[in-house]
Amino acid sequence: MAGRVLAMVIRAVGRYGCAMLDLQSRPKCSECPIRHRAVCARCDDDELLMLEQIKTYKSFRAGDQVLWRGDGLTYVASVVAGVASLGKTMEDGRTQMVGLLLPSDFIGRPGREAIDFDVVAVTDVTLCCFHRKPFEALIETTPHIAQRLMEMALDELDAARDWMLLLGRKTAREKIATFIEMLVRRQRLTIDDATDQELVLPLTRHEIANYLGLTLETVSRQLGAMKKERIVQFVDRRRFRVTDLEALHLASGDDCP
Amino acid sequence: MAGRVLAMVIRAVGRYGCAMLDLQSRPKCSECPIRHRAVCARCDDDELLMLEQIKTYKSFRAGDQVLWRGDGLTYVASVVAGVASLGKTMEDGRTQMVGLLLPSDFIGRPGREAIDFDVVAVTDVTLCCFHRKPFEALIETTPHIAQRLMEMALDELDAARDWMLLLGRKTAREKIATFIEMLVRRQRLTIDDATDQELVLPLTRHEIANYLGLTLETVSRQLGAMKKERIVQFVDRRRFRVTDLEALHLASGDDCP
DNA sequence: CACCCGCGTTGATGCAGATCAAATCAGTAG
DNA sequence: CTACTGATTTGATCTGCATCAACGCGGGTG
Repeated sequence: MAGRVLAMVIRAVGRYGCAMLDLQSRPKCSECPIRHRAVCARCDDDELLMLEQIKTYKSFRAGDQVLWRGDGLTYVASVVAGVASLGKTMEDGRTQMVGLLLPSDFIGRPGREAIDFDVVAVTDVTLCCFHRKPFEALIETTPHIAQRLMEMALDELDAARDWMLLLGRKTAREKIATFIEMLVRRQRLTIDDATDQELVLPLTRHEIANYLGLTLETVSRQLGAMKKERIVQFVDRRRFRVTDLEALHLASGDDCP
Repeated sequence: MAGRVLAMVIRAVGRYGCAMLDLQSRPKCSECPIRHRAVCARCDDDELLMLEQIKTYKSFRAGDQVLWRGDGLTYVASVVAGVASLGKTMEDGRTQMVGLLLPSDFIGRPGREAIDFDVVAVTDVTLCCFHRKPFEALIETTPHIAQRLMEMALDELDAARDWMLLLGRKTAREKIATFIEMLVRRQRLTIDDATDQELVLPLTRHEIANYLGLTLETVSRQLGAMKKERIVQFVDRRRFRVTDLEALHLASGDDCP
C-alpha cells in the first residue's frame, strides 16, 4: 500500500491559476510563501536550517490521489500551493469530506504509522514533504515545532467542531451560505475587502456536496436560488462574486459576526 | 460572563455511580487515576511537582454548566471523573453536541482567551483545574506537556472526523449503532470482553439525539427497533447489554473491525 | 394517596432533501 | 463541424426523519 506518493513533473502554472513553484531551484525556506503560517512558523533560522535538510517538494495534478487510507506514512507534509481534500469513504460508496487543506495546512501526524482517510488533490498541489522519522526526531528536540503543531491541531479541531454543527443541524441553504462565507473569509485574507470582488470556487458541485453532506443536485438548486435572489452572481462555473454579503450571512444561520 | 466556574461541595459518590474523589485530602498526582492518560502522562516526577503546585480540584453536579460559550478562560482542566459534553448552540435553539469528555480528556486551549462552545456536566464531574496563565508558561518550558497536548489534540481531531462522517452521511440506524459500539469500546477498555455484559448509557435520549444530530423521538424508535431485533437488551433506562455484537457492528455501516 | 414533572414511548402527518430521470452546456478529441 | 464526455441544471417523485400530539411510566413531594 505504501509508496504511492509519486513525485510528478512540475508545470509552471496550475490548471486553476495557482502558480506552481519551480522545484528545480529548491526554494529556500526563508522565501517560502507559507513561512509564517505553516508548521515552521515559530522556528528561528537555525531550526529552519534543520527542516531544510529533510524537506522535499512534490507536486500533484488536480484529481491525483495523494494518499490512500491505510497507507504507510513515509512522509508528513505542508501544503505549499493549491487545494487538497481529506475524505472518508464507507464501503457502500458514500463519502464525506472531512477537511479542506489550503496552503500552510499540515498533512499526516507524527507518532502514527498510517492515516485513516484519503487525501486527494483538488487543484494542482505542491507539497513540502518531510520524511516522517527524522521529522519526529525533530519534534522531540525542537519545542517550537511541537508548539506550532499543537496550535494548528487545536485550530483544526475548532474548525472540525464548527463543521459538526453544520453537518448535524444546518439546512441545505444554511450549509451553502456558510460554505460561501468561509470562501470569502479565506480568500479575503490576502487581498481584503470590497463588497463584490471576484472569488474562486475551488470545488465542483459534487465536491461541494461531499463537503457539506448533501447531494450535488441540492447544491445546484440552492446555488441557483441564491443566484435568483441576487445574493451571489456567477461569472463562470468557477468564478463568482458576492453581491449581498449581509443576506449571505443571514442565510448562514450563524449568530456571531 | 467570566467566573461562573464554581467550586461545589464534594459528595462521596456521584449520582450515576461514579466514585468521586475526596477533595479535602488533595490527592497526589502520582496516585491520580488519570495519571498516565491525561495531559500530564509524559511528565516525569519533577514536572508533575510543578503541575501539582498550580492545580485545584473542582466538582460539578450532573446538569451543571461548567463553562459558557464566550467565557473568559481563567482555567484549563482535565476531567478526572464523570462525563461532560461540549456543545454548540444556534440562535434559534438548535444544538449539536461536538464532543463527549471522558476522564483524562482536556478542557480549554492554551493560547486562547475564550472558548467557543458550552461545557456541561452530564454526570457528576470532577475536574483537575490549572490557572491558564501559569499553565501556558509551563507549556513553554516543558516540552513533555506540549507534546502530550499535541498528541491528544490530534487524537480528538481523528475522532471529530469520524463523527463528521457519521453526521454527514449515516442513517439514523447507523448512527445509533455506531454510538452504542463506541460505548462498548470505551467501557470495555477497563474491564474487557464477555459478549453480553452490563453497560451504562451515560446520556438521556435527548442528549443522545443531540450528539448524533437526530431528534429524541428518532433515537427512541431506533433503540426500540434494535431492542425488538434482540441486538440490545435494556435492564433499565440507563443500563443495557449488547446481545448481538456482530449485528450491531453490521448496522453501524463501518467496514473495519 | 394523589399529583406532578421529567423522561420515554408511540402514533399520525408533513416536508426537506434524496433519488431517479432527462435535458443543457462546455470543453475536447476526432 | 461533429461527436462524445463530464459537469451542471432542472423536473418529478419518493422517503427518512422531523414535527406535532398524545399517552405511559417512575419517582419525588405535599
